Amino acid sequence: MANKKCIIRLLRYKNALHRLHSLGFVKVFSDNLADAVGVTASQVRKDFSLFGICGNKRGGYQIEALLEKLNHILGKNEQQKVVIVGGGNIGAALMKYKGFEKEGVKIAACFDIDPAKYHHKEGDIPVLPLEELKNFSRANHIRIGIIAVPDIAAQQVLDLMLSAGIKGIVNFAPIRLRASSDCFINNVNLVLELETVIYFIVNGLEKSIAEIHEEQKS
Amino acid sequence: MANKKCIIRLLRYKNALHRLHSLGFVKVFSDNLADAVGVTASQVRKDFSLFGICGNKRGGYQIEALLEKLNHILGKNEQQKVVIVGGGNIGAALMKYKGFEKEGVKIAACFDIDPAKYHHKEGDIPVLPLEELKNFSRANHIRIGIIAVPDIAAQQVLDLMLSAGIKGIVNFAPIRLRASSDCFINNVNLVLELETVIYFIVNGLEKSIAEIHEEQKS
DNA sequence: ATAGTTTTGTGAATAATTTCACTATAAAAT
DNA sequence: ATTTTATAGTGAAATTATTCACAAAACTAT
Repeated sequence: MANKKCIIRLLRYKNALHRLHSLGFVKVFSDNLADAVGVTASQVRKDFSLFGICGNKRGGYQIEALLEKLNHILGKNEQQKVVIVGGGNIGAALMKYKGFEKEGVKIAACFDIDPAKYHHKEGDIPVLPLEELKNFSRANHIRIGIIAVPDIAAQQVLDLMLSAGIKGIVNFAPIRLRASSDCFINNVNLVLELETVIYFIVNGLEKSIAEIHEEQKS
Repeated sequence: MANKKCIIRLLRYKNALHRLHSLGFVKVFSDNLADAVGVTASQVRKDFSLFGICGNKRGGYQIEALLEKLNHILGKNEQQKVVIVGGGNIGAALMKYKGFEKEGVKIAACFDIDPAKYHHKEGDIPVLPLEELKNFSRANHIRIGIIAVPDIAAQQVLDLMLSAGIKGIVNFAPIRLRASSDCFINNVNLVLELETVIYFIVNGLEKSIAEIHEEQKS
């Protein structure tokens, strides 16, 4: 029913609604939203109908009410705490990135095996020894983790995360991870994202598929 | 015919073949490859047949020949030069990331508006004033660019890139970009990738869709 | 040689996703 | 009040993507 693609669209609707709301709009029609996100109006309505979201015939959707519903569906009413494993390039960039906090995602800590990276200063995201991942995650009810280690270490880190009760993973290591227990792994491969573009440019197909939103994609 | 999802799979096959090759394997069967990438064997064969790649009945595929063909299709026989606009968190992390070079992608330069970031040292990726983007791209035949600026600036940067002859874009800004001319835009939204995982965890659906490879994000 | 086995290549079948097209309804206009 | 108009909601149709299943080919063993 609700597959990943559909959820990504809901998240995009949510983001577009945020912008519209902050611009002072009060209501929105399916085709405004469609245009903001780059899909068709019937796609928007289908998605909403799938989740029992309804608006007013001829009146569109009330933005505030719609945002409220989407936030509820998407689990955005409570702040989500996340850990990162790997304090290298990607991990460090994610820690500094402001985009997460804006969306109610709190990066609670980062873990690394390199003592040179350890760091614990008030107001900053702490970088802790990897051995502490399990206790920390248990103590703080962390359910979501980001893997930002080299591919060679990724599988081990995943196993450690799973044993720490983490069930949702964003994996930046360019390797297929094998999971025994039930979990949700979202692989993000930065090089692949670039290589995809290279393919379409080298093969001169930029007209055929003008714009693609990942994932749609993925 | 060849959509983004299919290309992403080809890229994954290529990566898996690299690994197999470096482990000393000479030939591979569709189901080995399928397993390495997390798809079905018939998907592998279908993908190959779409590109006229054929193996030997009963003998599988010769890894070297297959890699050669895939690299050709994927435009990996020539090194691709890429520019980044935005030397902030994400831009800086991408510059330091080793994964691109490994895959024959050369980050030729980064551009920013902040003079404090300018930097030109032998052996390092230079960070140049944004005004130079156009000349640089023209002079170096750059066709691919990465947008790593805040969302508010992204549309302007895109327009500048297009005017500089760049047609393939990886966009990290969390905003829908509008393109007049024909180009290929691949949107990568890091927050969205995390929020997707949050949805599945909060809604306890990790069993239903155990693992998804992004396109399958996107 | 011949028979048996394995694996590719692919048309057909199935499944998933998106779009169409039309009904019902609420708002606006008369 | 009545008519007009615009838009949501939604089954049906179309499209797209994946899997099935089997014939053809090639290797192995006898």
